[in-house]
Amino acid sequence: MSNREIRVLNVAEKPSVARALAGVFSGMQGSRQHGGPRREAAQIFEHHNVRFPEIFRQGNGQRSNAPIKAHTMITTSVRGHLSNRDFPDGFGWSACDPGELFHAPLEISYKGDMNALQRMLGNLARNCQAVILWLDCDREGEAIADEVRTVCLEKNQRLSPHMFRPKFSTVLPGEIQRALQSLGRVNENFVDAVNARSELDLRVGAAFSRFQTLRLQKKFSGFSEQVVSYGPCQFPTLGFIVERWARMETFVSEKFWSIELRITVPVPGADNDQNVNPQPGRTRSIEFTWKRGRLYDRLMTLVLYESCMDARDQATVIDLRGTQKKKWRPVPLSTVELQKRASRFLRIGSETLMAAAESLYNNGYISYPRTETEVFRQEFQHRPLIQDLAGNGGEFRQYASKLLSNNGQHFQNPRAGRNDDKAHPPITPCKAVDPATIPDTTQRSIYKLIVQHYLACCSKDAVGKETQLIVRIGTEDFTAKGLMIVERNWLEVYHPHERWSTQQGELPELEIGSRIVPSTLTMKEGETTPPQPLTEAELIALMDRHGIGTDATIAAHITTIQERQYATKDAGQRFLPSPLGIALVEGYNSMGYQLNKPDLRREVEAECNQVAAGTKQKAEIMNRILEKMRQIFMAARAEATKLDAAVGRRFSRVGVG
DNA sequence: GCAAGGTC
Repeated sequence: MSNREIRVLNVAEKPSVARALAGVFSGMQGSRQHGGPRREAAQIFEHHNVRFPEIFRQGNGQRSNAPIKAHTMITTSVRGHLSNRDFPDGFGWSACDPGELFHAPLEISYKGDMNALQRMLGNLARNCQAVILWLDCDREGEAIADEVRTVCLEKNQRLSPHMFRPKFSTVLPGEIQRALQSLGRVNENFVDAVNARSELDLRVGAAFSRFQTLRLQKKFSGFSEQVVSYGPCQFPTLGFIVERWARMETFVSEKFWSIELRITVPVPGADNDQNVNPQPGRTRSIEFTWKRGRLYDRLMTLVLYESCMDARDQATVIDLRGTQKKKWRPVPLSTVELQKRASRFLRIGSETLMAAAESLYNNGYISYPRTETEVFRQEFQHRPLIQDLAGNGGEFRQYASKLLSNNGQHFQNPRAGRNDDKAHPPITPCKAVDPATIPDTTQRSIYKLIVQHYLACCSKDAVGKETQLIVRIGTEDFTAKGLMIVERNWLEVYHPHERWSTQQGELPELEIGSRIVPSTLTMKEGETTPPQPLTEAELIALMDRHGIGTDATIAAHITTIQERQYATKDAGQRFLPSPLGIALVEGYNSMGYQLNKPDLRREVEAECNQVAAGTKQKAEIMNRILEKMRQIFMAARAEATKLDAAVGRRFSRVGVG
């Protein structure tokens, strides 16, 4: 064997990474590509004479001192998870009691396309002596690595000691070569953690889904075609919507009173932040906020108001302050943030967004759209990308050029956000095109948003001058704030989505101690307004904050609860629960189980984290959580009439009409 | 006919 090259199978998580890896292997000194890529269930690349420390002497994750050796690299990819867990025959809907699903056996299957991939990998594995598992370096990637390993070992057991796991977070030559010199092993704890979550979700989800569905079918009409699913993510997602709705329902409007003060001042030479344009003789009105805000006591407000009226001739400026304010540029774009912004700015729902982003990604317009990362790695080359935008970016050419002009004095390295999945970079444009040439309007507006966001990240903070004026009338203080934008910077490119409100412009330079004459001093009555239904952006933020779903699945959960007819979205991207959604949440709540709360999910995640960290065993947490959920399940079934009651308030029972 | 997690 020592004279022949070692054949190594390289498997990535997705085709784009396999392609990029092959590109790196191509570029390594002395390497020769064997023909073009061939196409089986996935693209397969082959390179000979790829030199790095001998693979058989690696595997401890330390930098290797093994001698350099030539390897033949066979490079391909899966497409996400390969296999799926399910209950075997004999545990179908009508074949068993749903309660059995907490302990029923499970089997692994390779469905559809995955079957072809499984066979392809097995065949490749037969002719290789080592496997490098280039799956994303996140927890789910570790589990997929385990699936790939299993499939390869089925066809070639001798590979067992030669399964390697590199550490990498971008497919850049330096990083890949470094990874090839310090190959590690699959982290079994991560695999256990993912499998624990997966198994729990399946058992609990299937048991409750079957219970609910069968119960409603039996007791109510109109459910024969419908699956009434339960899931540890979809239910809390629904819960957030129901919770907001309940606050709207129980809302009682209250009256409040406040004192409004306005003064009239001459318009200064410069009008707001726009242009210098003297307008002699014109005046404008400045609005003050009462320091007490609003009071819910009319008489009390009246007393204070009358004291103001008595002292209105002595209204005095007691403070005038100017402070420099900045409006921070955004942090690099993650999926969740893109979803929120697309909903807020473009009225594009998360599911539509992800489909369009996927297309943009596949056509090379943007980087990988499923990422938690909000920080650029140091190696990221901003200049070439901005140059590309300056040359070819259509309406963004001018701004991109500005960032590069004057020795780059307008450019600033992006801030770092809080999150980093260590597997993918933030979302950026990959190539610059004139957005007008993208035919699909949804894709076009998303591409524009991504370009705007990217350029904003590379810009300086906006700078403004805030002035605060405090006027005292008798015992009462009133505050006015004004803002003048001094430098727009990133706001220039993020127009019209991001702005900095300068309603009052800059305030006049009134002297402290001077008297002013109120133009308006009135007592106003107002009424508190009910909360609005939850917007999609708010829902995404809640899910993200409570750990419901992931960047890649949040949109799917939101779609699921609509498909299951638990909630609907209106034209304003706001969600209302359906009668069924409300009834389900109410039903479980009336039993004392807050299944709509994110707490259960949080607990499962926390336990899985412990497994991943190696501080708990998979079996230990599985037993505990399954037993707990089984208890809730048994109790819910025993009290199913409470669920019936909640549903019965909104649907008609079988035989009743 | 059930989940959630990858990816297309």
